[in-house]
Amino acid sequence: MDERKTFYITTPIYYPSANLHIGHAYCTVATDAIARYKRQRGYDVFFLTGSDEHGQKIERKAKAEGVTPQQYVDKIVDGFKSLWSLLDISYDKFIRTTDDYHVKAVQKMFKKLYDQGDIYKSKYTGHYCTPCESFWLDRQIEEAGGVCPDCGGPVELVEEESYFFRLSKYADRLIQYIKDNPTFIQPVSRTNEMLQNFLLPGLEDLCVSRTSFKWGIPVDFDENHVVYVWLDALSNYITALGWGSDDDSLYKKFWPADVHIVGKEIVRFHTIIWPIMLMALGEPLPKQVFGHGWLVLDGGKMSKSKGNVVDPVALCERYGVDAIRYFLLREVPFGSDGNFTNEALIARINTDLANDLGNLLSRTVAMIDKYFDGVLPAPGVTGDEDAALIALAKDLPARVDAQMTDLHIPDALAEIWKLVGACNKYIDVTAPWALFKTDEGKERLKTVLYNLAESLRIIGVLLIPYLTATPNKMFLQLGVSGKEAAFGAVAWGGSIPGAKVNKGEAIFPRIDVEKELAYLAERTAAAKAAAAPAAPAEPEKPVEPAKKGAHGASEPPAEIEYDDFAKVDLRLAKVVACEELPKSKKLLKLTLDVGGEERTVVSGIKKWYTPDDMIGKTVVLVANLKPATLCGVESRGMILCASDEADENLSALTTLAPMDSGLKVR
RNA sequence: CGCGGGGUAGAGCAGUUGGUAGCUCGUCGGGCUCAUAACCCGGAGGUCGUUGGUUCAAGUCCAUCCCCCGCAACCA
Repeated sequence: MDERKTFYITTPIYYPSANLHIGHAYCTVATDAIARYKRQRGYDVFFLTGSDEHGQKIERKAKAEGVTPQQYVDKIVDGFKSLWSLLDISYDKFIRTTDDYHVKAVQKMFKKLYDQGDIYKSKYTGHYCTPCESFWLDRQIEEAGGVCPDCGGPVELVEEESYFFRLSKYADRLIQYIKDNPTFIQPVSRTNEMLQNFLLPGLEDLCVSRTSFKWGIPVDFDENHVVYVWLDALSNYITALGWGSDDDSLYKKFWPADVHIVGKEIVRFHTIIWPIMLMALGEPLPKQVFGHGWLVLDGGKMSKSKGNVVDPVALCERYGVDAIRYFLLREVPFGSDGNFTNEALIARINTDLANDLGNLLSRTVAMIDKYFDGVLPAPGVTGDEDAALIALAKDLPARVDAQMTDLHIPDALAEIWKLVGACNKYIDVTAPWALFKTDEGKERLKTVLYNLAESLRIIGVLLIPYLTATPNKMFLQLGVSGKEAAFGAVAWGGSIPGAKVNKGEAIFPRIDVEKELAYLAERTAAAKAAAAPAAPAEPEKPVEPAKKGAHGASEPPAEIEYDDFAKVDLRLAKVVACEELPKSKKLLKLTLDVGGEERTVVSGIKKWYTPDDMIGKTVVLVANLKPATLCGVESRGMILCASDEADENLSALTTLAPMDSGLKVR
């Protein structure tokens, strides 16, 4: 029986509606580094990742491509696995929510919760939006002013049968748990957010089944229903260990999880719904949920619609896996967002990896080669400069550990790089090239080079969890064998004099910044050009309403007949009154005079105009637009505005000469 | 007054319990020549978003206001 301490760590299970981007890679690489770190320090680690494969979106996408949902997800999940393979992700298990054992366990869980009364069937009168194929809660419709919150269209009352999970029943216990375990939610700043936003205002019971689509785990005692996302997805963390199956030995061994690594956007589900599910099941709660930040691009969120998604495969191909792993692990601060820019990436590679580490290895090996025919000398005469360097190297494992205990990965790397920097400085102050010139200097030189090689060996050992290929490349050049490369030999003095060094290629070649940026700019432009005609190749049903296309003209719309245009009743209107809507961040309420008729129009222009800007102006009104209620105010029509793509500049349209209100625009 | 995060050198960020404002990159100057034009040292550059308050002492505590960013939403 293995007596080692266990460590169970997970990533989220990713949704295979599209290929993964650099943000997913970030999360998974970080989790991998922690898993590898714990393994190196002797823990019995179980590292889980996977895919969340059910749901309406998948069902639709598959239909659009003319394949079964299973075929659709199989293909994308293959892509997940090959990306993790490329990035050297050392997961112990990959769970798919379509896996047989998971399906069975979820059904069992659902039944158990139902039997004990924590899941109940209820009928409620729901609002259904046909174009969006979505149900909405009363509250959501109310907030939206009686229309579909998504598309703004009309909704119809439909009686929908659904199962609900009694979140409310456990809320007080969860609040107490969070208060009793201040490190449960990481970073701690999110604790307050969860309490303030969700727990303290009160939880609503959660809808956990659907009848509106089929691609899901069937509720086995009620065939019309499939299990809706939360129970299905979150439970993966225990079903992967065999919970609810015949063999739950892994579950017994590894649960509760030491940490769930998740993105900040899903902290809520992992710190509220998941713990309550476990409470209801009578199982222990995970020890910690860590919400990491995002990689943001030029300050904006990465998104497909912006066309700024960064592809991790392309990056690895160009810069190497370790360079990308290093960047991801080093650049994003603990728990907060980090910027992804080409400049930052190249800067990290050049300064940290090429200049500092790579060059240090290169010059060290070159000197051993040149001054001692490639044979690592035994230490000779010691000097004043040695103590500080050796002390730093001896302390390093503990300092790294202190950071990793708190999951401060960038800081752990920074600690390691302190030794890298100290070595470079050590070379400067000891000046080996000068020592080589005298016989007594040569005795001192032996120590200097030994200390450098030994520091590099320790650096290599400590880097093993983070960079997967680099440490071995370093060991090869340093002539370090397997035994000395193990964590057990991390203590000072492990390098064996007499080892033969192997002068080799630069482990991280320096990148020509200007050339590279020029290349990247060119490639981006090419990709954009290629993306436009290629877009229809992916026949994707526009699930998202037209709002994305509201500004700018990425694609010229199709030609229309004059009759089509004539359907739009455009009128000049004079703004007679204008006020802010107190509840709104974006909206202004305009009172318009349209040829004597008074109209109220709500317009999202608060960002650009104050009420005073608008009063007295003549604007162009779409007079026969179907009325809609915004923020509780009925808006009858919309005013025309021009804006740039980024919505930085916006102008309402008006006439060149003063004209009477009510006139037709044509 | 919806919730939360943030405003510190040109850029990106640290600043623990209040006690001389730091780090990385960039920039300028110097050193070195083992090394991947890499490495080492030094300089310049900040009234720490605003305005008040508490204190012997405030980037740090309190209050007010102004911006930015997420979430949520309402961009007709």
